Amino acid sequence: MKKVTIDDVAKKARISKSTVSQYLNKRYEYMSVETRERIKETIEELGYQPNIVARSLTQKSTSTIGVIVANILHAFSTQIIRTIEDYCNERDLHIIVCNADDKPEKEKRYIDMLLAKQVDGLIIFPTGGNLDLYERLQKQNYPLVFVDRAVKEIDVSSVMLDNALASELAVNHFVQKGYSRIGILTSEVVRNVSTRIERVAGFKRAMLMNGMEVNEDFIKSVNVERVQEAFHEMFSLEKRPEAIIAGNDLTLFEILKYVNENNIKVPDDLALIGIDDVGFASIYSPPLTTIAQPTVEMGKKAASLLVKKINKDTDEAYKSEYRFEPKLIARDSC
Amino acid sequence: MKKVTIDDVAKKARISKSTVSQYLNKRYEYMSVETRERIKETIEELGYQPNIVARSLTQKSTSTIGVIVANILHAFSTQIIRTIEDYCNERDLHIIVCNADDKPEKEKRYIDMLLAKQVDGLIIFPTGGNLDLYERLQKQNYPLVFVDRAVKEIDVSSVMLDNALASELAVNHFVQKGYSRIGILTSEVVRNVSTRIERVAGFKRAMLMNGMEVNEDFIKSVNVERVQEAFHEMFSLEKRPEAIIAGNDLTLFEILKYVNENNIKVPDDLALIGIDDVGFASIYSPPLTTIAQPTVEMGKKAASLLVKKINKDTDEAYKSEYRFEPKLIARDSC
DNA sequence: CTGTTAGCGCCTTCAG
DNA sequence: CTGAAGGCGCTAACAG
Repeated sequence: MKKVTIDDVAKKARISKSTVSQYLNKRYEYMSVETRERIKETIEELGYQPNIVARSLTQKSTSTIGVIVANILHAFSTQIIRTIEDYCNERDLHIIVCNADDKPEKEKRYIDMLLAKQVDGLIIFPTGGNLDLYERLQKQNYPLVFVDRAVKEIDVSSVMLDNALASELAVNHFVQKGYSRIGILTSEVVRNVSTRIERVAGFKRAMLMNGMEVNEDFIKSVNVERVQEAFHEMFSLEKRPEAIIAGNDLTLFEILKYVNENNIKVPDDLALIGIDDVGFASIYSPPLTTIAQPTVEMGKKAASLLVKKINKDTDEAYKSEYRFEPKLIARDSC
Repeated sequence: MKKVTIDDVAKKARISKSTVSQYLNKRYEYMSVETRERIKETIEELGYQPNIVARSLTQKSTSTIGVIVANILHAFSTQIIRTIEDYCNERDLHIIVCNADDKPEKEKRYIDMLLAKQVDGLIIFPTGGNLDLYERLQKQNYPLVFVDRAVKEIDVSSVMLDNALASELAVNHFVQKGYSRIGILTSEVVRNVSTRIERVAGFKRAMLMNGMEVNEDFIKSVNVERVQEAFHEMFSLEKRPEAIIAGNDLTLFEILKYVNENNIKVPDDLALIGIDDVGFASIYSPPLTTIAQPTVEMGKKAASLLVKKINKDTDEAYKSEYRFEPKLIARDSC
């Protein structure tokens, strides 16, 4: 089985390649109705499929965009990816998804690879570890959009949650329920990245606004592997927290593991709110109160922004930050 | 910012393109140490990055493979994808993942798209709805591997679970625990696909082998959206099942929703075993007994098989079925 | 060891 | 309306 090319079609239909090419690109004005029909038939007969690689080479556009997530294990990442995909699907754009695994080196490799593959643009959940690279892309005016986190000092359009508000919602909800010894546990991430910082800052501010005392022992940021350990320390204090905000789904998961193994009752011994709405929140016992990010809107915004940049749509006044509002879903864990 | 090409490098280093090309492909024997150094330097100076698209065109190989999963929502799919990715990463192969959403039309679109993109091979979790297409690929000797399910009448190497054994493990475990009214609930899938059929058949056989009676009312295959409904029917019978096998994670999830909303106690009112090991199984209360698929081995097998086919490795005697053994992880839901 | 010459498959002027 | 010619960026012989 040999690949059939545009040449084969042209020969069989006894016309020139260019006419077939016109046909492929739907520029029907440039041919008679008969030849159009003839081309159509022979294409079907031969089972011809245009070679996108060749087309990309001449057109200098691959109709595909790259998406690099910092960590695919977050439910948030997969939710965003799905909406990006839907958006692109409708526009005949393809996407290539890569997972940096929170490792800047891996992120760098993927960026290089995707650029070499000539993707038309990049949506990145930045690890924050490749400042120089981000900057170079930005300077070259390469179509680029950040999601989830912004990177200080680099002015790339970023689609983000209003992280401070997320913490605030949680704190307010706790306070309303009568809790006062409140803590927050988040993932440690690479430097220069905003999410964790904003959530912690928002937490502190909200505490103060509610006239509560901020206990630094109740604030920890550690790697996922060390969450249980950190929680253990916090929960072993004489005056231990009554309520905890889990900064993301993986952290929440680790806390739940600990809670289960140690027979801690939720919410009686410990009230819990998780940022990110996870699938099992509603079937857990007790059902978990969470703070959901509007992933559909955020994904759509990221994709549409990128597409506009690719098309050099100058109508849009690109902001550097697009903030979205979190929503508290009250269930029974607090 | 103009793209710098191999030509620019050649000119600046005052040598010919081909030498640079040799360098890029690490065929260092074909040049002096000095030119090698010179090339290296000018590449760095210019920030040159080879254009993979152009390379692919000449080499007729893109070093990328396509992966089409029937439904990305299954934990099984994502687990397999991750291991495939790891395998490919080590070999400088790229992957493009697509989600057919259980829709044959979508699957067809993706197959066409990936072929047009000239991917070197395809790993498919077949929906079962594109017999003609599968067959054409197979006839053309196009590198192709199926995962999770086989398609009757089409002889493509398939990497699968020993589905009958999975059901058998579950039934035996139930029987051992003293349950006798056992049911199974699975997803309905498109025709021609093996998984569900094998699981149900294995279920029946295991029941008989254990001297139990097979009650057809306790066997249902429905769409995810109708799982709760189907479960409701089953559970409303006068003689209702005491124990249920959830044929996959999504089905399990739906059952759990129903169970929660209706205050059914697990395992007292209903014993439960789920096929597929889901993340929350261990933290659910009670912790869920599951049957895990060896996703790491399966993913690796699928990827390595495909790579061998791509490389026309004739040493391998390709089987049409590669079966893997499920493992029961006993927890407390039965 | 290095340069020359042809393409890969397609698209895009530009004549006819 | 259709065809011929050139080129996208790279690799692969084949000379030298």
